[in-house]
Amino acid sequence: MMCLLLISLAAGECHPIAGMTICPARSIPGFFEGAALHKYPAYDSPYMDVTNQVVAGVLAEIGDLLEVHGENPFKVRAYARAAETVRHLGRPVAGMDDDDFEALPGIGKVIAGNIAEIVETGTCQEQVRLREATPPGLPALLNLRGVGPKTVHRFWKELGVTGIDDLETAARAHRIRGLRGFGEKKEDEILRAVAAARKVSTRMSMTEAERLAERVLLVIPGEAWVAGSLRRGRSTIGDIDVVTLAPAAETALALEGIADEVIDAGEKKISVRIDEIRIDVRFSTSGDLGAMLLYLTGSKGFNIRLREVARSGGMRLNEYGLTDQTTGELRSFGTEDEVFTALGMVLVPPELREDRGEVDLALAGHLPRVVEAQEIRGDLHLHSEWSDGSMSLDEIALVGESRGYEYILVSDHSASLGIAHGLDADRLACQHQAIREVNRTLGSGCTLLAGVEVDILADGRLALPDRVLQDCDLVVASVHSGFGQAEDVMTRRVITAIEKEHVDIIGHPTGRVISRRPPVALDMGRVIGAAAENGKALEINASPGRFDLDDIYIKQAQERGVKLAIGTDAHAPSDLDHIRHGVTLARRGWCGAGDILNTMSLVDLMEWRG
DNA sequence: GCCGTTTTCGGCCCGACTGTTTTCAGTCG
Repeated sequence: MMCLLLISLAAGECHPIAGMTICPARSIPGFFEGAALHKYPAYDSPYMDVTNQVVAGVLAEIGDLLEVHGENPFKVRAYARAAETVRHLGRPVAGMDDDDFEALPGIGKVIAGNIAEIVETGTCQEQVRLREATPPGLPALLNLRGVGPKTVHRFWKELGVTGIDDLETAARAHRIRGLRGFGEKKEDEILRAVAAARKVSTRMSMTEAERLAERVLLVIPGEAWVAGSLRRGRSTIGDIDVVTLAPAAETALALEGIADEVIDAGEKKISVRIDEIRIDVRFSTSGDLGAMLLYLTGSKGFNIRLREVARSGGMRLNEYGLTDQTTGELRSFGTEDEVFTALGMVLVPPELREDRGEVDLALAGHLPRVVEAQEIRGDLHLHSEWSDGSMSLDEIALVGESRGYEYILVSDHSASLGIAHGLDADRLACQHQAIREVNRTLGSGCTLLAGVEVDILADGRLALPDRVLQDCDLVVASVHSGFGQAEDVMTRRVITAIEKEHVDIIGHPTGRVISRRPPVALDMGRVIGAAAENGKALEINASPGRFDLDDIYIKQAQERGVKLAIGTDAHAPSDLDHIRHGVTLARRGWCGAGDILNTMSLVDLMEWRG
């Protein structure tokens, strides 16, 4: 199979999708797990904890409602920013003093008051007032492509449109083109946007996005780099951004050949749609590449922060470079590193560019060093042919050696999970004997660790007895059944497992399977707290179908000193490649090498187990 | 609504592109 090596030479760093393989792309409707969920988490039970997610949801909704009322865009942005701040906060707002809210960036007296109210009651007067003043279907119109707040406001006030059905009716009756500034094309565009919105979400997994990106890179007649959320390593991707040095006209021609639709095409960029996914390609030159990559990679919030930094230094930052506001002189940069240096910052790795405090730390030169792929010494979750995997023990040891690993944890399922041919105590003992034999005779540089992925039963007990678990090199414990338990029951169940003496790692903690199964109801704050108290690790499951934990929780765990164990959950040799996704997730969670169990030497790892 | 070494009011990131326009508003990333 042919491989593309995407090296971000300009940034002097390896691209997160380096080494990805070429596969035929396919349409992936409805991938995003949130597609079926409400946009704003509802506070609908007096027994439910008011989580940061709920508070963030209320603030975000207020922002959207203000927007359709035509409010000051900066006020709208203030609510949106505050929502993001709360969403990514490392500690629960419910446990904070009201004064603490105001100390948070972008949160002043008014929003602090709102947060206090939401923590107390689940809502706030501002949300109630706005909801009463707004047709409930109106904010959803903001999600239609090509439709922004001004347009929604005009549809509502001038056409009486209160929701997506109304809008479609109005468009079909040609009432849209009657509005000043609207014409036939705009009306057609609205109908297409309505049709697109009615389909399931078109966010896709990181791996699907990589395949689509490869298709695009293959046809571009010149050097090209992936930027945007794919380069930042987000678990789900909404669109694909590419920067290229190839000639604009030839690139446009090549893209039109594989695109379903050309959204717009100009001298500086071309946007197309393939399999419902938007692809934006920006044309650049080698001398400008640094600022262009930086601009197209950053999240919106990160870019805004960076431009604020530039302004405070008397400069203006755009995708072409830095302009001195006094002299008007434009400085260009070939690499991202040079732009950061000119702004007085250290380079911020792409995975961190989310406006979560990294800009201030980079300005102070105190940005934490995040883990690198080459620091990983082994894989801590893998299945052999002894349960539901395809690999023999010999094969695992050889694959591990070929990857330069020092160790691999063989963690087959325990017997309670019948469908996975789980091992009972006797068969596990046989397997562990076979593992020791392989280690002794094969001569592989990669040591196999004799472990197990033991089921956490409905009441928190484990599916294998202590005497069996204590003989294991490492024990992963995971929930594989009873996913529908109430939050408190599930939380107690997982914490009970964490407190078991011989459990070392909690596997795929939230149990989500992207697009197929939502995360279990789990109070992750309590789980992280229990892991910290008991010195246990939480898994970063690197399987693309799981990506569990989410980066928010990885960062929370890291902040509380909990070790993270990256496991591919591999069932076949090629699955071991997924370790790079685990590293990306760890980096997005601000983990350094010291936070990751798999960076330890074998000796240190066994010492950690105790 | 937030913020401040330009500090209690005035500014808030910046540019590409489209459609409907005769010079720009709106949307998007």
